[in-house]
Amino acid sequence: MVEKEDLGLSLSLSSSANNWLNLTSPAQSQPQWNALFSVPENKFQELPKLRGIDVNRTPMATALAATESCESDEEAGASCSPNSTLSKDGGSRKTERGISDEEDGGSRKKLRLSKDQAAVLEESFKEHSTLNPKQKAALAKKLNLKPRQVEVWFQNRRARTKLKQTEVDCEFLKRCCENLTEENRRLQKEVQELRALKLLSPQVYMHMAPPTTLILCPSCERVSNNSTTSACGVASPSSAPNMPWAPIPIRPAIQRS
DNA sequence: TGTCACCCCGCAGTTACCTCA
DNA sequence: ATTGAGGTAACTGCGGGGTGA
Repeated sequence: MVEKEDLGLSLSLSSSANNWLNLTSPAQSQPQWNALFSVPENKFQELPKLRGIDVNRTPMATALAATESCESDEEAGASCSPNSTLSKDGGSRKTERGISDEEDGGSRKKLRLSKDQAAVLEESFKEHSTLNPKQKAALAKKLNLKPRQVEVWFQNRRARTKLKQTEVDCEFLKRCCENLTEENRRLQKEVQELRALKLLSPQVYMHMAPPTTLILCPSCERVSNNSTTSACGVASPSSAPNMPWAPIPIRPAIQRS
């Protein structure tokens, strides 16, 4: 199996909604699609034999291979994977989706993809997070898999990417919260100091500094007097490069000493 | 033009199986 | 040999978009 580090989960705090999952749109990367098939076709068709494992056949299935007649039709996507899933439409879909236990001999096959298959799938995922039917069929043929398997792999891969992104976001928000807590603590302390100062010498307000310009952080909606970082102290994932935040003039700060 | 049935697809949630410590 | 946890292939059900009647 492909190690976690190899999953290509290059997750960043990229802010663009379009790049939320750091995915490339098919249209943008179409020219590179053919690069996916740079591996000689016969290599992957022979991989299962070379490795002694055919991911499309359990030992039992292999033993029954002689009587199995649908394997060769699977490239079309549907013949060996009759869709038995009843949809909201109330009818049976004529797609490759879903192999019922009933039609699959009563046992759910759990077939591990080979390292090479996973690597090729990863490569293609980097190019396209989703596949059109043609791409799916081509990839399935290349990897000697069923189109449904390719489809499922991409679905699960998208889910893993999303989960990873959620974890990153969660970590960011956690740090943001910690920084805000610290900032709040600091400000509370400052308020106390100022109150004490006010009690001691009310006339100090006569000597106020000019207005300070603060920046409103759109992500945490807090103000900051530092224009390079958000108020929460963490580079915002959604607006760091361009910060068209409205500067907010606030009360003059007290001039100390 | 609006509506309906149908098809296809992606997603969230879940299950089942496999591997490994 | 057993077992529990983690990873992941596969399944299920739902909602949304596209299309033709």
